[in-house]
Amino acid sequence: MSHACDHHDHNHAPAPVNTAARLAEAQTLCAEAGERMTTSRLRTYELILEASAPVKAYDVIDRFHPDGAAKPPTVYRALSFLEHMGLIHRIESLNAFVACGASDHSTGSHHTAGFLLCDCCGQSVEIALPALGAVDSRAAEAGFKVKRITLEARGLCQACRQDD
Amino acid sequence: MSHACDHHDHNHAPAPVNTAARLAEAQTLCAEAGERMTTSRLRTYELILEASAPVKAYDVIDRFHPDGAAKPPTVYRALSFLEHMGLIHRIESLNAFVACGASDHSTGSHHTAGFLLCDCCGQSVEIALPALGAVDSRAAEAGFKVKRITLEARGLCQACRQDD
DNA sequence: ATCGATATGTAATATTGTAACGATCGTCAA
DNA sequence: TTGACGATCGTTACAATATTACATATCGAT
Ligand SMILES: [Zn+2]
Ligand SMILES: [Zn+2]
Ligand SMILES: [Zn+2]
Ligand SMILES: [Zn+2]
Repeated sequence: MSHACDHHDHNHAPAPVNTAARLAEAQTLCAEAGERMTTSRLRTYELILEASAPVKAYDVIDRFHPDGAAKPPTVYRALSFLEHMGLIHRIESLNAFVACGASDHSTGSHHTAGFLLCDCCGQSVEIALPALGAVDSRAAEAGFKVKRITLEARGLCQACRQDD
Repeated sequence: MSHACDHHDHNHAPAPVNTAARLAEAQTLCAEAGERMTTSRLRTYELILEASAPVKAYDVIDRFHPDGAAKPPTVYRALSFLEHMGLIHRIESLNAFVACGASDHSTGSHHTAGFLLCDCCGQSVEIALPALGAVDSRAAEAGFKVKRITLEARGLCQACRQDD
């Protein structure tokens, strides 16, 4: 995963997540939902949590085992599961995945969220999506039933603006 | 390009565009911008205009010549050009491309737009994106400089809701 | 005519994602 | 316990999407 510039460092990482705690929460969440948090799924989630930016599926595949890669279906299945559980989000404009940053997954289902994606350092920030009036009203006008919304804002994060 | 259902027909096509007129407009636009509307670019744009829904790059590649396909770089280059000119948009969640539906391309540069994308018939509707207050304010808060926004609402169009 | 910038042709390869099918695991009821 | 069933997994192969690299051609301006 390389990014747009190499003229400044990208050490402005976000506060690291407490991976162990998040993994435990995920296990609880699945148990409550009657779903099975298997080792493949947990390992996939772990690799996404550890990353400081959205992760490509093949990065997960490559890092899955200490020695040697996983098979693609193993990881793609886990990614689908985690996305359905609302634990991760797919970033369409990057073909990548990021852990959900919402504090509470107790709804059990995937919420829609927006993302600020830095083109320079690659970091992503999840933002809540309150009602998007403009979209809702335009959809209503067209008789269109919205099921889910992808909103991705590409640009430069504060750190990358400053030292550019 | 197949879609989600086969239990009702998908004959509710949008009003067809006047392809010839749009091609001519595009030529004018490029001339004014000092860009070259070459035959590859024009052919690519034509194929996208003719489609009634977002088109995959490889559909363009396959249909490019009356006999035999184009080479991928030919088409991907043309797609990049057309996107930069604001004549087409890439739909990230579909890996596909659609002609810009804005009436006026005279700004010369690509505007941001939103899309209503029917999961059933595959049709897309481009919607204007007025300021997205929620996103702008959250970006400002984070010191994030937004350069462009992808907004794609997936769901069911009116026709597909009715006969489902 | 020549030059530099832009655009194209071509082959190869990289990246991303699925289909298919049998084996295994977990759960529950007979 | 045992068998049945659905969910999950392992494995192979392949499909779909996209880019790199480099040679060639074209355009427009000296
Ligand atoms: Zn989230
Ligand atoms: Zn950044
Ligand atoms: Zn548009
Ligand atoms: Zn529809």
